[in-house]
Amino acid sequence: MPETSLKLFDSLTAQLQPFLARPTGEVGVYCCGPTVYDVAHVGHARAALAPDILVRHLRAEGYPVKYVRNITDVDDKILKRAAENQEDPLALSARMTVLYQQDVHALGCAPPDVEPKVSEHIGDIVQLISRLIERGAAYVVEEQGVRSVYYSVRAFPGYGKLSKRKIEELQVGARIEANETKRDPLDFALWKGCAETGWGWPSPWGKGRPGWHIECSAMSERHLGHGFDVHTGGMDLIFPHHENEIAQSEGAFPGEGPFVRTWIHNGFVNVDKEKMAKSLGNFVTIRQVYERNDPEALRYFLLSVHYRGPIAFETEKLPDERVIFPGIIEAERRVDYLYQTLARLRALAESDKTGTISTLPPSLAGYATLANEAVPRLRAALDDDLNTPVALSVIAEVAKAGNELCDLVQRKKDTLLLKLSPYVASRLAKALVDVTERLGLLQTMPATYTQRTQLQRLALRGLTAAAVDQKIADRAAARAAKDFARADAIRVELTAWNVEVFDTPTGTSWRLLA
RNA sequence: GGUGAGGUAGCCAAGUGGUUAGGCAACGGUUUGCAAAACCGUUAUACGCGGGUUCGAAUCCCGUCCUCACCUCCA
Repeated sequence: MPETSLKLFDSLTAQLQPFLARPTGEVGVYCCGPTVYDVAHVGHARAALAPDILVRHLRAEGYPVKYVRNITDVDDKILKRAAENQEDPLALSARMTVLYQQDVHALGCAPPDVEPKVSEHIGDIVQLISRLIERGAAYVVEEQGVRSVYYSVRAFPGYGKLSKRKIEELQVGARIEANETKRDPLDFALWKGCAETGWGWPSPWGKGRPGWHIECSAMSERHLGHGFDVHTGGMDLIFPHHENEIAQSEGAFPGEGPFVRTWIHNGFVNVDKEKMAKSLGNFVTIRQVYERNDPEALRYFLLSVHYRGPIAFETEKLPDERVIFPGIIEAERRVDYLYQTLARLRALAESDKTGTISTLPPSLAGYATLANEAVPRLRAALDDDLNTPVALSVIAEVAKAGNELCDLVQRKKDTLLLKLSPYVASRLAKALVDVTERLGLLQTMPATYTQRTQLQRLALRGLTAAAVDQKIADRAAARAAKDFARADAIRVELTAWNVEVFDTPTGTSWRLLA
């Protein structure tokens, strides 16, 4: 295993802990994936992104990683929604699973190595529940011929250690649903028995389906084993979901150490200072963002705040009733900027025929130093509990230096500078790529990105490239005739379309802004 | 009530004892027919409030106010 100075904030100990991989030759990361009863919103995007950054960083540092992100495709909410739709529950969840996969893949999140589904792990779940019953940690309750299984919370001494809750305090809020038969209000369902006509799978206790929580214990055990390295999820999962996972897994394997070595929880996406949530109705789906903005802009936006802090997602209604996302637009312009910078640097670097240069004049040495230090600085930022805002600041500095170099070359006709700058540009371009790659940014060719965003922006405004080109041609004619008043009037029209006009010695180009 | 997170310049956001983080906006400049983009400069000796520790505090300690979240499904 490689050396690392990575430190992660562990929710269990509530402290920054040095990352120490378990000695199995493979780092196990488990991300609590979505319950697929509806399309995913921006909060889900954030929850998928945090482990993606961790996994990318670990891999870049040389660790073999097994990344598991589950799909909860069996759940009461799925059952309810499917009934409303008059749809088969697994058909609904399969549909939503595909949408989720598309959404997070477009976000630039590496696909998990294993994406286990509850419906395909019923056997593991039944086995784990049986084990808990054998150990006296769970019990079967029968009512009207239907048998369910509950976890006996008081039998697990460590209950509450993750969420810092005491059993006595929990009891106040706990309650028993009308149809529940558990012995203690704190107990939770491992297996929900149902009638033969209901939605379920056979089990030693009769037909039924798993309760929420048990699937993650069973599937992580199956794919990563007990005591794996990192478990991630949103902060709202700390209680009761993750607390219950600990109770289940450690209750089933006593004496085998902690269920998980490090717990990582990401903060919420807020709308008007409130958590974005289905129940509040204030959510914006990932695909709603993609309708207006590039997926990479959403990624950049989410990375601009440390994963544990809250991030404010703004929406703004324009006079024409269109809804825009100002924060995402700002992020998209930054992504534009990075791609443009990369394209500029590569254009300059193309004429590099010098090979490696050991001695650079002072005017250029600083750029080489910055290029050399970029990756170490980025690694240090990510080592510090995945500090992506600092990582983005390193990227910003590299990009700024790259543009500065390109500007310098455009203006000065210094022979030495012209001769050596392509080499320096290639160094900066490489640094920019290396550094953005670690965050999963700039993963396409600049030209591809530009084409994709320009097409989207044209479509959003109901414009065509031909219409813009016509205006540009009219303006070029006016300029050639030195009719600057007319040329400027046309430019005002173009600006109203959000088109940015760029006159160069070789002609006029344009782009549509985000 | 319990538990946790957070309050940093016009806005966003890093920073946990001592050198300008970074970004956005605005304004000034380089450039340009004029612009835009890019770059430079200014806005910025900012850290919720009140005490304390220290040569020195956004950072540590005590108190206090405010916001949000979890305690019921939630990423």
